[in-house]
Amino acid sequence: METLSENCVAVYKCLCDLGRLRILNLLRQGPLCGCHLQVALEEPQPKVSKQLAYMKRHGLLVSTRRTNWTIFRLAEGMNPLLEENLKCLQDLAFQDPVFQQDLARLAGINTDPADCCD
Amino acid sequence: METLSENCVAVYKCLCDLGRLRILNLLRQGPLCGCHLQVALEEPQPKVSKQLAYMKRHGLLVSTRRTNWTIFRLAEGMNPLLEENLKCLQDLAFQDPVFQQDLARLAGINTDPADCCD
DNA sequence: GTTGAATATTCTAATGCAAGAATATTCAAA
DNA sequence: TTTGAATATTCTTGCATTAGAATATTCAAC
Repeated sequence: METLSENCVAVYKCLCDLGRLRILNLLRQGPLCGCHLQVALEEPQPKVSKQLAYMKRHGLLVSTRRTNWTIFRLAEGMNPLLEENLKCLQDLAFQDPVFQQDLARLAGINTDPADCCD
Repeated sequence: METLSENCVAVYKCLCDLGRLRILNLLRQGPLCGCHLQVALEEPQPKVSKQLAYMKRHGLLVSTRRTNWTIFRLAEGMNPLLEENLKCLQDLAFQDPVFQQDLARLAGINTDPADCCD
């Protein structure tokens, strides 16, 4: 079993990488499949996949498999610490072009998981 | 110059280690010299010194030299992200015995920097 | 069955810390 | 000028993580 402070450290380990922050920023909007994330981030597929796996391993994300696609979402009942930092991330997204561009690219594609992925 | 998101990543890098969290928890109480930190944490001196240097290097702490002693304090005008997480740390300190014990040991020593260090 | 899209994993090399032991530096006081 | 306390640095070793390239897996559709 993991202590509370160990859990917080795990959250911070996930947050201390720009690539992972960019993913969390997109998932704040709602669940997304891997290929949409990859397109919005303009990053190579193995890189995104490994960042997602890292955050799943640390309990920040969960995923569900829909035949060929994997839908990622923020874990339910998050550590309050994570919730607070996702709010901070929202503020950050308003001020940093990297996050804005990710959101803009995401808005440009059809991200309804119901008809993933054309 | 450092972008805003890089600055946030630097903050998270500092927060993702339990030893550094314990130091920040103590410095929330006010400035402290290295030897008091070392006593309150019950950790070897080089370890504490390196953790302090790490956080100085990332802009979270500043230090002033008073002859033989170095007084560490939280940096002024902190990143709002850091301020928010120090609040979270306060909540965490109520719930995790590690932080409580640090505070208890700190309370047991005279920490007035004016008569450092007897 | 074969193809192709989506995703995951493996391998390698490089990096960044981390701990611990030892040593260096600084400076007041004896 | 030597001593000792406080602090910083260096060195080594090991671990965790990262990127990139390549490959493997899964599964629907043809």
